[in-house]
Amino acid sequence: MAPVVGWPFGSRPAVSNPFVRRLEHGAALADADRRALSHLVRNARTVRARHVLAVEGDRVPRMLVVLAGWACRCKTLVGGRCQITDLLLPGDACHLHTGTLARTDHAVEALTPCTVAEVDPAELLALLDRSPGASRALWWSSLQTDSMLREALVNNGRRRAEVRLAHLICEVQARLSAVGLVEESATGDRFVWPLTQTDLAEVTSMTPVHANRMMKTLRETGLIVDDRRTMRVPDAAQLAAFCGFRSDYLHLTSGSAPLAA
Amino acid sequence: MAPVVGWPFGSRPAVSNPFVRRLEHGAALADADRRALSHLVRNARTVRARHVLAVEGDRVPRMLVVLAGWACRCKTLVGGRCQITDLLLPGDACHLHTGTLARTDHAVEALTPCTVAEVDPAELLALLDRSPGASRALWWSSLQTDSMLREALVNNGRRRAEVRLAHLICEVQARLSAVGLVEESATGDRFVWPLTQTDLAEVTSMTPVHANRMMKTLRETGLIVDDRRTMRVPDAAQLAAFCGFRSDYLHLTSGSAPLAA
DNA sequence: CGCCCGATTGAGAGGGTTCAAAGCGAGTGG
DNA sequence: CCACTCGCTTTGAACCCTCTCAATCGGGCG
Repeated sequence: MAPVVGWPFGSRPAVSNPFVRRLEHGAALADADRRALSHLVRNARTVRARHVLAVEGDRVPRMLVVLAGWACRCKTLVGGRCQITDLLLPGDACHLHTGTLARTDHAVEALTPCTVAEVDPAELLALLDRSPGASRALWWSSLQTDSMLREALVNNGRRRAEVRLAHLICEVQARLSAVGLVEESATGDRFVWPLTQTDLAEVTSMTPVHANRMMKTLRETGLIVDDRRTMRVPDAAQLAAFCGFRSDYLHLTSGSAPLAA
Repeated sequence: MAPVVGWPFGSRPAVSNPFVRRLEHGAALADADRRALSHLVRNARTVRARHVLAVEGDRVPRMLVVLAGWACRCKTLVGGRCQITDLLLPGDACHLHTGTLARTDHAVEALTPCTVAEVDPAELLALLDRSPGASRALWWSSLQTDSMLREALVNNGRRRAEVRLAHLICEVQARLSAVGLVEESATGDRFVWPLTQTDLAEVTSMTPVHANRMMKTLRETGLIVDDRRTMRVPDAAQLAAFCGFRSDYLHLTSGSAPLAA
């Protein structure tokens, strides 16, 4: 089995828990909150790429947290066509709402080998009860998801294919950066890019063929430098300008993720 | 000023509060919950069509509940293009999360004359604290919004313009029906349809011109019968079949009985 | 009656899709 | 160590859905 996609550039940085690190953006956490949130996801397992973590129409599964690797939520139409509604990057959670809805309206699938944790509902509720900080942080997480969905709607609906791809790349970079998974160097910012061009097409509402061509043109403009595994953005500001990306909608605290103090 | 858009067919039905009525679909409410929720939105005001209720980038306003009329959330791009991310129909709420985020990432605008209530944040928090039923209901509301956004992403991204419009009509009918605003008769189901074709285009990610043409073809197939004010769906099942609409994602209880967990 | 906004229609251009085939890299088995 | 296979990438060519630009129509309102 291929190794879990994480940090391919030299030694792994000391990100003990991307879940907690991400939530730092959402609310001021006390040490006790951090410990509790970290404890929440202690039982992680590893799944293969393309593993289906939740099936559309199933009973709502437990809250799921991706600790390493990329996953996605997607909906499938009768024609077999598929739309990825959101990417789940390290630190992201889904189904925060165990118990409220009867059934999921979307599937959850691993795009790469993933380390995921499932959270016991009772334990989650207890934490929400006990810790206002953790509670606010999880609320924030849910609102961020909402906000990203809205931006995706604008992006896929109102921008040209080329620009759409650029915007997606900007978003992924900002989100990975928030959990310390972007390497900054003199030649630009570098991060993992495990998406298949079919995946890419399913995220951005286009055809795999067209995704391919548009990535090619992006590559030719020099705005991105990618191989099958990694993405390098020589000039993030320029790429952002090209696609009108403004990170506000991610509601991340400005700058990089605050480190545990 | 034109009258508030509500129920144009004869006498107004006894829907005291569409907000409460909608939330009945989300959680089993005790009488006390109903009274409390109803009390929450007691201070309603009326705004004109096109009134901007919240500006993108503003401080997050109070929780807003639409009691009558149609509103929307929308995002505007630099080019002036605009995308409506969700419609707010009678009973719908937005900004449930006062206080969690610093700024909104989208605007809220009245599409018709509207009756809206703003909720005092302190009062909202107190209610959430006090009433598990109301709390669950508002959670549900937020999850329903999420689910509708995902479906919109699929709809706008993966279906053809004609079908997209049909799907939107099905969704609106289901949502209006949930708050008792659809009139069923021998000639089909009838409900208000105040959307401009520009609005329609901004919801479905297409051009006003194209929205016009595609509505025309829908009309010609006989699947819908509309004038400038109202929409009639002669055969809801047929329209649903045409566009692959399944109401599951709205998470409405089939009848009026709330789902028991 | 004239104005204005929205609906409607026409014609032409182009972005994106579809269908199809070839290239390429990695893992597998002989 | 190499042929084989499989999945993903890349490229070509034709088609068509949707957009753009414009003009006309129509109804409500002052």
